Amino acid sequence: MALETRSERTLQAIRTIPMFRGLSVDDQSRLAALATLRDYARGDSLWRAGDPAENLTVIVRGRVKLVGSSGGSDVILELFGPGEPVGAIAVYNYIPYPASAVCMEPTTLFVLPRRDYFELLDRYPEFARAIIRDLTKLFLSLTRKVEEMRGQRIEVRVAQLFLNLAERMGKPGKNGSIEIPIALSRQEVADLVGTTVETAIRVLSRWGRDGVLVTGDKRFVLPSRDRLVEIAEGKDAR
Amino acid sequence: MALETRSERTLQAIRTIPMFRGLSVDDQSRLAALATLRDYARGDSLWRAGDPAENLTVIVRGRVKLVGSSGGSDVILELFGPGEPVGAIAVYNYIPYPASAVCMEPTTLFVLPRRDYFELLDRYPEFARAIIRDLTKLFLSLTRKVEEMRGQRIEVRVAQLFLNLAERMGKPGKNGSIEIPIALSRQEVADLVGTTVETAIRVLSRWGRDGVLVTGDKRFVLPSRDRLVEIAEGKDAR
DNA sequence: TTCGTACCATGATCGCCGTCATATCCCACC
DNA sequence: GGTGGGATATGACGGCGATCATGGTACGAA
Repeated sequence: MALETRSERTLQAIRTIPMFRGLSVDDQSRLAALATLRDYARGDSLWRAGDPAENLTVIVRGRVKLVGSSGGSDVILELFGPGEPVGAIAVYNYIPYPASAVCMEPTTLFVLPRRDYFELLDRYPEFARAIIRDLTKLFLSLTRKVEEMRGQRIEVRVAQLFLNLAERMGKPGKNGSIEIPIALSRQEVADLVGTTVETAIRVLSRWGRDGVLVTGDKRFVLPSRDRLVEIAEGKDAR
Repeated sequence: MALETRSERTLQAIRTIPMFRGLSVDDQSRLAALATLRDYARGDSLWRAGDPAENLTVIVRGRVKLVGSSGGSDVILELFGPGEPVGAIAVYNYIPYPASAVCMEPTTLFVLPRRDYFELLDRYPEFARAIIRDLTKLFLSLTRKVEEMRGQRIEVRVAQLFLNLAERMGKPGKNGSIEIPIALSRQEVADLVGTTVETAIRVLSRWGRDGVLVTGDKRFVLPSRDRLVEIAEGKDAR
């Protein structure tokens, strides 16, 4: 494991990415020769809104947030994890990135130049399908986000956020609890639901005291999913 | 509620739709034989959230709103006009419609069964490109909507809404004013920015008195775009 | 150690806007 | 003419959450 040439490591990364599963072994090798891996640290910017989209980027390791900005303050549009393409729409249409992308953890990216990406699309129609499916998921999640943003007390929105996270990356913990292994600062929670740090802190502090959602080390623990569901549905008989 | 007509009228409709421009005359005729036109009245539902997506639908005449619902109240996700496909993502992936679609005016739709749609996609790669481009536009507008929803005083959001509308469908009026020829009730304005009727009414009433934005018969008149821009940027030194 | 910085926490204040109530206008319909 | 429903308009009231301020904790750098 210690000594690897660059493209061998790339090849291994390719095998871990679902959207490349359908490729022949030959094509996987060829792809490895064309693409590169890049490592980023927490807080690094992959790109900023307005930059030209010259590469297809897929996450091999780590997490990336897509950040839009509206007059000074930020909104997190979506979170991406390993195996997911980031900013594929912009590359596909060769338009400037509509939002910035920032690493939330040490991250490794698979990077493929635009022209090679299109060649791949031509050779593998099902590959194109996989891309479209990812875009669809993204689109649906944005749709839901708009619906949730609507009015709703912000405590409800935070509850929806964590239910969503629990579903996407939750693992069973002790005594029937759910572990959400992701490092999210209060600020990031605020940006995800569209509120301020202070308000996010107030909600999470109270939940911590009440045992609804406990903040751990680089993770959250959800003792009872049902309590959150109640809050999310507004049946909060305060 | 839906009247179907025969293929001559259909053929004429096809010629008016930009995404079919690239088709050969032959294929246009064949398409006309496969598709149908349907007429709807104001308030008719094209489909409801959860319905299966069995047809590609493109607007020939009229306007359609895409409505998501979050716990009782509605949010308008997007407005569509002539030449634009509605719900294309759902058809493409054959997933249930994520939101309802409702006519805002008397509307004529071009309707093509799913299987014929895919056949078309296979024959015309550039046609697929056109579809993707439309989806991208939609995606970008949703992105912006999420950013706008963020906090922002609602007067600012209404201003952004009408600037957006002015850009998309504004026509020059008298004395350098801009006309926005669309019939939007106060309720619909409220659903578009995510607020209540009363608040929307208060904003529009005040703007009417101040001459910022005047409500006319089935249209809005914007005497000075700059005044709106000032409000939208929060530089409202009231 | 002492800074500096980032993050978390909590209180006080205030204004926007959601909610409820009422009134007017207009148009369809009987 | 009367009636009823929908859209528009306006006022009163109260709460949620933004804003400002202050302080505590952890951690790395000088």
